[in-house]
Amino acid sequence: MTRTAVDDHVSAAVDATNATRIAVSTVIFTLRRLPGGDTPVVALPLVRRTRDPHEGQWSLPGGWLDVAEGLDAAASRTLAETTGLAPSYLEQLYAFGAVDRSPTRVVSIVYWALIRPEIASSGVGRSGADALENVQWFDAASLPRLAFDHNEIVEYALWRLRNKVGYSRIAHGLLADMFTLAELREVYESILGRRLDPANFRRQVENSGNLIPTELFRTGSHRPARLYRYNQDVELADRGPLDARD
Amino acid sequence: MTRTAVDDHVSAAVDATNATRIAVSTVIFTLRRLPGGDTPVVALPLVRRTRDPHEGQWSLPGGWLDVAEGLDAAASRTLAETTGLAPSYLEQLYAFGAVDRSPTRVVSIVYWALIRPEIASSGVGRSGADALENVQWFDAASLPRLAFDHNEIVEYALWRLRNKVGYSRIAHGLLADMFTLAELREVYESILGRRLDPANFRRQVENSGNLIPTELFRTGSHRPARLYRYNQDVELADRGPLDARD
DNA sequence: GCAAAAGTGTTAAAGCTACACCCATGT
DNA sequence: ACATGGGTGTAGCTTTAACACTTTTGC
Repeated sequence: MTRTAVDDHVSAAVDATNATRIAVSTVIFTLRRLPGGDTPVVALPLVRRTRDPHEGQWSLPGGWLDVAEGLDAAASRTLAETTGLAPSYLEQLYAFGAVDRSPTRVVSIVYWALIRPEIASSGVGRSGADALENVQWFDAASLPRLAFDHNEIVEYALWRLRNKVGYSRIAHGLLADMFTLAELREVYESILGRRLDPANFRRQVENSGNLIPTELFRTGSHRPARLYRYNQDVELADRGPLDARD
Repeated sequence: MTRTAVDDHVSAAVDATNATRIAVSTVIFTLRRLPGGDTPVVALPLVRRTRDPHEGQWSLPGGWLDVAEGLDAAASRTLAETTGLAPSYLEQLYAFGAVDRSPTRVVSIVYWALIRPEIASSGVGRSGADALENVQWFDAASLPRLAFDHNEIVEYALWRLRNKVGYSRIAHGLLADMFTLAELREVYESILGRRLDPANFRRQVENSGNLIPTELFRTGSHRPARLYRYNQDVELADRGPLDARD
C-alpha cells in the first residue's frame, strides 16, 4: 500500500518454472512554471529508494505486478500509491529486460503518463502523512543520476512525448477542460522546447477539427481570449488497434 | 530447442514472490508473390499448437523467456528456433498482460520482425526435418482464428508496420543489398496496399538522402534500371534513444 | 494613450499530386 | 516496330512559414 519504489529487489531466486519478477513503473510528466521562467518546463516525480540496491538514489515510481492484475491496472495502482493521483493520460512505453539492468533479474514494463499541472502540485502535497516525503518533482531537463537504467528510460519517454505531441492530441492531457489557444500553444512550446508562431498555430489547430470554440472568454489581462474545448469524438492519442484494449 | 509454440502453459502456479511467466513472441513479416498476384502481399509464419490450451490452432512463434536472457535475445532465439532464420529487422512491439488473455497468467513481450523474401521462402524449407512441418506461411490479410489474443496482436503489428514504413527506412529490411527503385516502390505498395506514382516516388526517395546510386543496372526486361544501395550512415528505423540498447 | 496579447490577412517558399512526355531495351 | 517499364518535366494545388497589421482589453 505504501510501497513507493520501483525495481525493489528481493534476493529470493526465481522458481524452477522460469517465472520472472515483473515491475511496473511509470514516467509521469507534467508542466511546471519555474520561479523566474518564461515558459513552463517538463517536470516529473521521482521516488527516493529506501533499500538496496541503489538505496538513497531517485527512481521512477512503480511496484511489482500482482498475479491477478493487468499491466494497465498495475500502472494505475502503483502510480496512485506514489503520487496519490489519477493521470489524465496513460500509455505503455516499453518493456525493459536486459539481464544486467539490476542485480537480480527484473523485467520492467514501463508506462508514461500525463497529469494536469494544477492538480499535480496540489496532489503530492495533499496526500499528507504517507510515505510521500520520499517523492519529489524534478525538472526533466536536469535530472540527477537515477537508480538502475531509469535515466535512459526517462530519455526515451521524453522522446516519445515530443514525438507524440506532433501527431496526436496528448497536449489535452496537460490542460483543463477549457483553455485558450495561448495556453495550448504554451504546452506545445514547453514540450518541443521552441516558440511557435501564434498566428500559424491558431490556424493549424483550428483546421485540425479537434477544437470546439465556446462562448466563454478568459479575462484578466489585455484582450480576452476565447476558451476552447476538445472535441471528444476524436481519440486522445492514436494507438491504432490498441486504443481500447488490455 | 524444438519448442515452437508461444504462450505454452504449464499448470504450475506462480510462487509466492509474485513472479510471472513471461513469453516472448514475434510477428514475422515478409512479402510473398501470390500465384496470380500483381503485387506481393504481406505474409507471416504461424505455428500450430501441439498442446492445450488452443491445441491445433495457429499461433505466433515464440517461447519462454530464460532467466539469464535479455528480451531481445529471447526474441531472436525463439524466432530462430521456429523459422531457422535471422531477421533483417527486429523491434519490440508491445507487452500484453491482460489477466484473461490465457487460462493461466502469462505476460507476453511481443516483437515484430522483417525477413527478406528470397531467404524467407528458402529458409523454412531448408531447415528440414525439425518440427517445422508445424510452421506455415499465411497471407496477413486473411488469417484464420488464432490462439489467445494473437489476432489482435497481428493487427497491431500490421498497423505499426504500415505507420513505420512512412517515416523510416524499414522497407530496406525486405530488400537485398541492391535494388531498383521499382522494387523499393513495390515494397511500399505492398505494405500500404495502394499504388504509388513512380515519378513522384522516385523524387521523394532521391531527395531523402537515404539512397546511394550505384553504377550497376538490373537488366533482363525492357530498359535497364539503376541499382541503388541504402546509405548505411542513417539508422534503419528511428527508435530515438533506444536505437542502440537493451 | 500605451503596452501587450488576441486575432486576421498576405505573400513567398516548399511540398505534394497528377499526368504528359521522352528514353532504352527485349521481343 | 512496338510494347513496356525507366526516367524527366511541369503545372496546379495544398501546406508551411514569416511577418505585417488590426482589435480589444488593463493600466
